[in-house]
Amino acid sequence: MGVVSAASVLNHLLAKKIIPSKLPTDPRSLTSAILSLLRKDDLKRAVSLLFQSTVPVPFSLYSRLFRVCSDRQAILEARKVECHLITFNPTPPTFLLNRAIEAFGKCGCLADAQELFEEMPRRDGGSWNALITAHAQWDRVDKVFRLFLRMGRSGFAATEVSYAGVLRCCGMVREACLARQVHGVVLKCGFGENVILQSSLVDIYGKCGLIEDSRRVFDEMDRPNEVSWNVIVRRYLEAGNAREAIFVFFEMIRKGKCPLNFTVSNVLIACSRVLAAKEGMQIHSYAAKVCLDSDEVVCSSLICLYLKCDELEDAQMVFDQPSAKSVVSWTSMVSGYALTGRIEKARELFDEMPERNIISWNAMLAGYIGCKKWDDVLNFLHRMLSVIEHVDHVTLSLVAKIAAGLGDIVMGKQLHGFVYRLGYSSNLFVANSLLDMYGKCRNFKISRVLFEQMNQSRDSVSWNSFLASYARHGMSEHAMAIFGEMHWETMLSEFTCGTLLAACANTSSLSYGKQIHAFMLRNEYDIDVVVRGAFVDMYSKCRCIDYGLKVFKEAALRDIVLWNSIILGCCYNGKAREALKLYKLMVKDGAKPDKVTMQGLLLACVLEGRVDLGRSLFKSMSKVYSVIPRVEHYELMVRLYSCHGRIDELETFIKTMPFDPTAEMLKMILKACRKRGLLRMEKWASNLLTGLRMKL
DNA sequence: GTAGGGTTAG
Repeated sequence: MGVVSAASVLNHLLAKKIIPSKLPTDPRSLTSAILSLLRKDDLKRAVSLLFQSTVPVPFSLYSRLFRVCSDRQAILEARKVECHLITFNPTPPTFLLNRAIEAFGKCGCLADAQELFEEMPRRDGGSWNALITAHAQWDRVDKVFRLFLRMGRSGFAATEVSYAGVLRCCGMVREACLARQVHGVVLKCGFGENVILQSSLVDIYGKCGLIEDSRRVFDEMDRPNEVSWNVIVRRYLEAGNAREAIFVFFEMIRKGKCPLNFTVSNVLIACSRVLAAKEGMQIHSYAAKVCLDSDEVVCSSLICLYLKCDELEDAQMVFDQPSAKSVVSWTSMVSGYALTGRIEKARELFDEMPERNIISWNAMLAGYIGCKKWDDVLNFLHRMLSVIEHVDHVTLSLVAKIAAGLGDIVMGKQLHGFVYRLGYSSNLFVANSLLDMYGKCRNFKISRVLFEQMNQSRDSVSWNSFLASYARHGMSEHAMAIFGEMHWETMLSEFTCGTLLAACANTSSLSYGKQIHAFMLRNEYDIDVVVRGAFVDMYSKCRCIDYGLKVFKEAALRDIVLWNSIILGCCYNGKAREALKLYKLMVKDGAKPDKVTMQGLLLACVLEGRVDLGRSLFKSMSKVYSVIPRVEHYELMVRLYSCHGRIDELETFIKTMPFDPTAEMLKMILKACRKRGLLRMEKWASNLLTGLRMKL
């Protein structure tokens, strides 16, 4: 503290010395005094010195002052400089007034910029450009388009600068048709080689969803610069083509271009999307080489990558760097732990956070929701709402997810009212969440109304969720009908197909299912592990297990759900022996069985009469795979023993069960005992069953 | 010395 105060006193004295009590009277010493203050980064003093002085200064100094005002977004100083300029120069040169317009624009004071422009005695092309740029910087789209037309009518030819402003606005409105027209005009004006305009075009096509056109413009560029590379990487990432984003990034490095921190960040996000840990690590070491590995933005993306790829130590290592500690990276850590199920660790970090914002709170809440620990979810939500000041659209959709998860339509309706009151009802993200919530709560009446209300704004997410709400509740005909309307308005995604396949499975519509399969193959859809699982499920439920097995065997990647689908599918289609064979393959593949797998396997044992295998599988459940046996598993064991006449073992098994036998078990036991004339046990089971029925 | 890109966490 002592050092700091001494330094500030010293600075004070030094500053005093530079500004004499009497203002300099000759322009030369005034200029040098102002320049020396500017060098000391003291814009405020420099401007007040100028403002108090009645001596005119060289035009170059005004220009420099305006520029510093622009950089600092110092509107008060900018106004003072303009005031001095017009007071002591009866006819200020146009280029200086243009600088003033620029400064006002940079400060966001568009009214000042506009006023000065309208009052200028003479304007040149630069004046028009300055005003267009000012409005473009603040995304005043229609203002820019109007000014551009007015400029032409006033007899000034648009320059590259004017087009830069116009193109930025084209990117804002995302109108593909407009973008193509402006592209044509830019080429016609002979500005086709301008790297800034070219980068803008790459950007606009990407923003309009025309990634191929974007790539074409990029490929036609003679000398793309760092910004151009950044744009193309970013657009590929946004178009959902993370692989191409990574590929283009490596191309950039190969060509010896040094990426911006944002480009490194973008490519790391691309890596985390496709879990490309290896490429991510290569990029990490490259970032270290060019000293970008301590950059705040890069660090946050690195943490996100490592956590998504389950490389906890690496994530922690990046986070431990002092330069990486920011709200964003804290939130990345919390979110990474929360979304990978390490919820306690996430909460620990969350509680340690030096500051939190709405995103941090949302990340933690999303983590609890992901674990489906509804008590914890509600507790946390309660605390969250009592601490934070404002919720945002993400919070609202998370709450919709909670209501959907709990099946709590009352909570859902309350939320809906809340959304209206907060003015979020036109937010598509929130509306889609509400639609999903009503669908999951089986309130088709409201979800239909909501869907109709959204007819101006709905997107493929809305359609998919509307479709899924019917498919999920076994209303497959409804789902099919929606599918019929859907393709007029939106693209069919892999997700749509997956949902439809589930509907086909539930209605045993083999021919529809096959059509979807053919449609996806014809159009080269990416058949990922989820869609593959839907195919296996559909074929097995449509009694066409051979197709199911074929689809399964073609899989490059098999997750536990896919294994479960095929094992259960085989059991239901009289191929229990095949199911047990698949189990061996599964163990070899290194997949870890879960409770559903075990259900399938025990069922296969029942069907195949493999009592010994069933017994050892049951024992291995908790010992080897740490899957705690549930009622379903106990029931299957009872079924295994009773169906295959192992009555002695059955008796011991029932005695060791941690709970009383269920009605289902007792019925099976009764059946087995009657078949074999085992009176004592039959009576025991029958008494217990009567007791159970009495309770009901 | 005007003009392009980007805000990383849910």
